[in-house]
Parts: sequence; C-alpha cells; structure tokens
Amino acid sequence: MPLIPLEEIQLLHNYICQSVNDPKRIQILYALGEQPMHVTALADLLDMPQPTVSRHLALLRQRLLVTSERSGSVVVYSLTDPRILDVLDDMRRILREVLERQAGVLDSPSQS
Amino acid sequence: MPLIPLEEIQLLHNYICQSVNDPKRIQILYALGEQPMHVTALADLLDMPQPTVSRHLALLRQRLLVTSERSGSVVVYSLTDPRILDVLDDMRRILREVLERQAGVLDSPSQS
DNA sequence: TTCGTTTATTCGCACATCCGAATATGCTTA
DNA sequence: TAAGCATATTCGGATGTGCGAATAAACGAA
Repeated sequence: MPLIPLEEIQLLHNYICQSVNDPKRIQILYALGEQPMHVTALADLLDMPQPTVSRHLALLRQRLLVTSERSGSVVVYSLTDPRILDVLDDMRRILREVLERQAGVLDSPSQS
Repeated sequence: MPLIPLEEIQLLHNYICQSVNDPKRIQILYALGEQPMHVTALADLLDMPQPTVSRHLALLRQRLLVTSERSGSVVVYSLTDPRILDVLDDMRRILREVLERQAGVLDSPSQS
C-alpha cells in the first residue's frame, strides 16, 4: 500500500487534528454532542469566559467541525458530524488500553 | 450523560491529540503501520532529515504511540497499537464526507 | 430607531513547538 | 579497545497559538 499523499495528510492535520489539539475544544465538542447550544450556555456549562468559547467556536466552524445557526436572539452551535465523538472515544479507549498494558509491564518486575 | 472529566480530556490531549498534531508525525505513523522501521529508513522514505525524524519519534515514544527496540546496529520503531491508524482513517473519511457535503451545498444555489 | 443582550474581534503578551545545523552519545563490530 | 555508523540532543531563531481584558459588532425586541 502506497503512502497517503502528503496533501491529504495536510488536509487531515489542518482540519481535524488541529481542531482537537486543545483540551477546551475537546470539551466543547463533547458538550455539543449532548445537545446543540448557544455560546453563553456553553460558557456557563464549561466555566469558560465567553470570548474564549467564541474564539474556539470560530476555529471549529472554520475547520468545519461545527455549524452555527441563529435561533431567535442566540446563535446555536451544533456538531457538523457527530461521528467525531466516536473518533475521540476510540482514542480514549486506545489510550486507556495502552496505559493499562504499560502499567502491567511496570508492575511485574522482570523475572531475571 | 455527564461530561467527560476534564482530567481524562487532558490525558487524551496530552497523549494522542498532541501526538497527531503534526503532519510529519502522521506520515511517520502511517509509514510504521506498513512495517516497523529504523530511523534512517524512515528518514529516507519520508525525505526528512534524520534529526527531525528522531525528534518526532522521541515525542511519539514518550506519548506511548510507538515503541522502540534495538535490533543489531539499528533501532527499530513500531506502532504500539496499530488501531491508531484506524482512527486516523476515520478522521479522513469524516473530513472527506464533510467537504463533499459542503461542496454540494455550494454547488446548488439556494432556490429562493 | 434605540436599548439591551448576545456574540465576535482586537491587542499585547506569554508560552509552546518546530526546524536546521552542528554536535554529542551510543552501540556494534572488527 | 578503537573505529565507524546509527541515533539522540542541543542551540538559536522563527512561527504559531492561547489567554485576559477591553471593546466592537450584530441582532432582536420594544
């Protein structure tokens, strides 16, 4: 199998990897997975300043991970594709297993 | 469903998200998915300077995404858990679909 | 139109990360 | 042990990114 073209890797990096490269943005994605929300509600729920949330949402929207829609007096954000959370869950699962495996190795002293 | 604990999100970010937040590291992961390789082979294959590859590998190892083992005169790196590539593939698939959906919306002018 | 709420942006600064070049370290093998 | 190749690290500088505070802009409601 040939290597993935560098161009596609750049796309992947620019859009998704970079998007999830901030703990607060990951929190925002999970929160929006529960239900679409407007900026202030997100800021309250996650205990972040509103400008911070707004900046992260702008980035996530630019990267196409979330979409926004005005509803009355507020702007409601939602996930463009909820499967992004499945991907994050897969990552968590892999990490957990790797950490456990590693812990197991450390626990049992090498039988020399 | 309650929010993921911030502590676990920090872990996820520190280990995996941060690891894949560089196009060159993504290339390295895919290359190691084809077959375990030593540093110089990777540098040649991906056309990167050896110190660059070495630095990225050190980071990936610290984050537990790759493991290293000396074999004769070279150090062979391999993926700790190949499923990380499935995750990256899922990301690529999602991105491709989102981009196509978006293109479709742009193509068809709103029928007013 | 005007007020008030909601959201977005700007600015300056701090911090992290990446790279190239050079060099140091480590290990194998003769 | 010594030579030589493979790998790791250091350094400086450039770049990118996040934040807080303040403010601007946008929009709905009266």
